[in-house]
Amino acid sequence: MSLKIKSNSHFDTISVIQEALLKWYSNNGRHNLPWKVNDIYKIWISEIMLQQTQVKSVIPYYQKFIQKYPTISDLLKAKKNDILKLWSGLGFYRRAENIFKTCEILKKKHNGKLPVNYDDLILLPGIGKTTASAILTFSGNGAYSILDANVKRFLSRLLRIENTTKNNKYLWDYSTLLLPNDKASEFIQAYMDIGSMICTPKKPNCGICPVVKYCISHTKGFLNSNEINKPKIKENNIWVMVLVNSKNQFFLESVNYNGLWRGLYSSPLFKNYGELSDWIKIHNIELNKEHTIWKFVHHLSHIKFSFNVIFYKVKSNKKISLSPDNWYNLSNIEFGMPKYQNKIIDKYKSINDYN
DNA sequence: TATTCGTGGCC
DNA sequence: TGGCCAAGAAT
Repeated sequence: MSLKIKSNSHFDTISVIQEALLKWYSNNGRHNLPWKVNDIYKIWISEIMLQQTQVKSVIPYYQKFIQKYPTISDLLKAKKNDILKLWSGLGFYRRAENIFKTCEILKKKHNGKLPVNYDDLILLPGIGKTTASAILTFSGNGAYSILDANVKRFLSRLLRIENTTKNNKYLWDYSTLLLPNDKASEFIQAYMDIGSMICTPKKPNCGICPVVKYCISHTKGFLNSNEINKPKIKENNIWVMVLVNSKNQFFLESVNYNGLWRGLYSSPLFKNYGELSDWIKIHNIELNKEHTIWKFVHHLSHIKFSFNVIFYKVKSNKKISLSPDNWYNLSNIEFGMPKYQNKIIDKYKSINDYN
């Protein structure tokens, strides 16, 4: 591999950068994050939660999770819905499913414990290269480098190459090359901290960067290469039939929307009004003056949903044919709900003086 | 390899 | 204030 860092001696430069990052981290890094503990189980949970999710958003979810499941053996007894409930609101719910799947695998193949070697760990669902490396390195089980969004941005600027997927292999090799064998745990944390605190996406704070001397972008100018490969945001309509009975119970069912919000529960969803119309006919529901409509917009990273919500109070004397098993009191729900459902419930409460 | 997974912080 | 982006992985 050819090193692009400017120096007469590449290997001297590597050790200088290593020391500069470690010293900066020692003085300025994030040392007090709640998952900075010597417990591979807690590190695992934190690393899954932190995938594509900001530290600030993760902290309360992490704390609630660890409070309910302090050890891996506690978690092994959990049901999938228990985990999804703790996850609801955090997003990317496949991660919660993967934690449950991992528990099943650990019970069958690993004596109820997380493996502490790379080859076994990366086979577990939801654990890729960066997550496996972080779990092992932070828990003191080896020295493996990472390439998360922070490191990608930091290294691509340092080397002045485009921050694109086609450079992933080069950046992975470089990330590994720069990793010191001793203090690897501190170093990968320094990697991420400098990315999130100094080498930020917009207006990087080069004035206090410990390796600004070696940064080719700082000398030759930054590449503006982040415009490529941005998936377009689709716009979709979605219809929701919100049914509430006389006991203030909500009719909820498992979400089935092309895999979106899988495993969570919500009021029945429909792709268009026709599907909703068919559904209410089948269940002998007639819309009349008892219903109200509410529209709101709910953004995902790749879809802009325009929600069309019908609130409908079900009277007990009607011939409506709805399964008696799907009515739930909001106070003791044992599964997770998508964020839009919470918005809908909040709206219902504000309309109906619900308590 | 390009998409598909949620939600909220941040400016 | 609307748009960018986040401790990525699976397919």
